[in-house]
Amino acid sequence: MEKGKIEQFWQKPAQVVAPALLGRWLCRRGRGGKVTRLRIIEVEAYCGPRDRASHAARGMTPRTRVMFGPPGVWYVYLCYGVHWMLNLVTGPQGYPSAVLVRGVEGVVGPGRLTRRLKIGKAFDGQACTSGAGLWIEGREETPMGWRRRRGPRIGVDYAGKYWAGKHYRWWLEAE
DNA sequence: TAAGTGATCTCT
DNA sequence: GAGATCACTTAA
Repeated sequence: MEKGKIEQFWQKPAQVVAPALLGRWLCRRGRGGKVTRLRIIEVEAYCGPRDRASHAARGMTPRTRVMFGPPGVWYVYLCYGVHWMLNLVTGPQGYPSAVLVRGVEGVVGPGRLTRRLKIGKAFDGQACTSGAGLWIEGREETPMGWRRRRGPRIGVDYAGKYWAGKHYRWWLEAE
């Protein structure tokens, strides 16, 4: 992703950015500068302070601070004391929203994904750039042999019928 | 199906 | 400080 572009796709609302991430490459620079590129195949959108499924629904806290900041930044937090969750903060600027990266090709599950790519707290608040060692490349795409799906988010029943029922999860399914 | 796990948040 | 909660995974 080029730096300095006037308009980055992640400046749009989370529910626009999320499906636009499908098919792009999640890139991680490992030890020795070796880069791993994995295609993003599952995402969820968390949309603003009114979204009761979002951490931002209860206002800004030390943990959720980066969600309230500029887009194009990683929001990483620990879930259930074990699993790191990887999110990309989206726009509009200052509007707390993010996209959870739930799966890439070959690694399904948000906790497995971060474990595989060695992603932890260190990336929280870091920009999504190659310089940071974790970034996104490529274009939105539905590759041959895959089809696009959409449905409700996972694990957010506590958010109430309205928000839990929102179809804010998008994924690619092998045909 | 349920336990593990520990940071985070909401009460005292 | 204590207690509840939690955007999950694994083993059974």
